[in-house]
Amino acid sequence: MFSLTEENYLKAIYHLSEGGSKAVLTNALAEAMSTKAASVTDMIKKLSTKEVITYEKYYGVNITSKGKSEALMIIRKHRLWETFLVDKLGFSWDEVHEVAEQLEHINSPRLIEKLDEFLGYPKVDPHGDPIPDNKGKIKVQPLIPVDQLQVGFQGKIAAVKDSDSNLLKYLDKIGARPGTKIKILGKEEYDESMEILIEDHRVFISKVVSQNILVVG
Amino acid sequence: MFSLTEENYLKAIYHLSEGGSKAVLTNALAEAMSTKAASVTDMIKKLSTKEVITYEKYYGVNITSKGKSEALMIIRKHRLWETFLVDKLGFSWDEVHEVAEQLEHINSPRLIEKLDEFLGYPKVDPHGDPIPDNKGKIKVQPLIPVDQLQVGFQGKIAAVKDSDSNLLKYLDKIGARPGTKIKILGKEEYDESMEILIEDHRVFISKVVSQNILVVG
DNA sequence: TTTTTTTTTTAGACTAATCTAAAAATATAC
DNA sequence: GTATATTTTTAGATTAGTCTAAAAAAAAAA
Repeated sequence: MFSLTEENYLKAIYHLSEGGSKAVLTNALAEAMSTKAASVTDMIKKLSTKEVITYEKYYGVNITSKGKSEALMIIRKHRLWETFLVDKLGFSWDEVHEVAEQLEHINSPRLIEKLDEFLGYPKVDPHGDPIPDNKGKIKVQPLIPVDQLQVGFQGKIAAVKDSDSNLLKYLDKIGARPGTKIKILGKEEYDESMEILIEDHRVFISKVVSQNILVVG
Repeated sequence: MFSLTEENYLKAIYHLSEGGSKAVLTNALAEAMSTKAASVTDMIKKLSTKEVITYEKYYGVNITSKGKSEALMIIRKHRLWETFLVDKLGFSWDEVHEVAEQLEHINSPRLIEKLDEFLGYPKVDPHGDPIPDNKGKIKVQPLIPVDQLQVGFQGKIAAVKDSDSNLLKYLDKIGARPGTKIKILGKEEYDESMEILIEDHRVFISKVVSQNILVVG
């Protein structure tokens, strides 16, 4: 149905149109795909004939509902495989992304259903990101980054941003995993660093780090 | 290192050169790859510059030791994934081939080591085929097809040929799985069908079926 | 041994995905 | 509101893998 490349474009378009209600621009997509604008133009023409996006020249692309459910199925596969790698094979969460990027393109609906069952129908992946169900339904919780919390806040870590492997290594070291308790002890005006309690462990984190830890809003 | 297509050619060349010590001919490879001889000629030129095969015009190809270990790694992955699908996800053995054909191309040495460990370092896959170890070593047992056995023979099924999904379904139905006991009760001269005992169950099998069940020689 | 058949290779063309360079459209600045 | 800068698209080329049709080599038959 869709080539590996088409699937990757679709996923990128989906992620870029998350949140923002605007059309995705050619250059933004080129950046996300580490390719050139000319290549993007070619591909979005192809994808729009397949009706997963709508495309107006010079104005960017919008994902259709067909495209959205296609993208969500790829994301479902990605997150189920990440869960498998961590929960069953003992990978650490900073190692799983690249492998899941490959595994998400395996085409077998039966495999994914069986895998989901084997994992006990997990709701979130190891980074706290929600796993779409087999109908493509995803539970979007409004999440707040820790840097926006008030001193005194108490709650649980819901998710962490999984963009950077080194960040994940660090978060793992200080114990900042989804599900662990967190309390804001103090905030330094000067550099916006924070003192927080993770489970029962006091740590100081910089602003960048605090922006990448998320709690339920 | 190797493209998906290159890996599939390499695997086919490996299998075609198993047993026979002769060079693999262009047409045989074209047949195995469901492609045309002209395409094969192009690809074997490419593979020989990569030094996984040697190629002499009009005389066919021979796999090099580099090519052999490359092929064995793909086979290792294929058979470990098949074992995973059957043992962990509850697939039946006639359903796993196509999915494993995809999974065998996932490139992550760490994943395969972890998977091997998770499965308890299995020696054979669900069809009884040996799984190469992480050094590419494979235990080749001389196997004899049941149609060549004498009446009165007793032993265990070591493997079954996994080429055809319908055959596998049938073998599963009569209980002919690797590890089960087998005894030859009789042989019909006319059509070479056989009466055999599987575990403690009497069944009649045709010649074709008897050629696809293997015991240790 | 010469002829015929079969197999294999070459030549040239096609598709998917990419690129560079140039042209066209849109956005920004003065 | 015209000029400049930026973004996007088009044009044409490239690589991997495939194809058909024709040429060349090897094998089989007469």
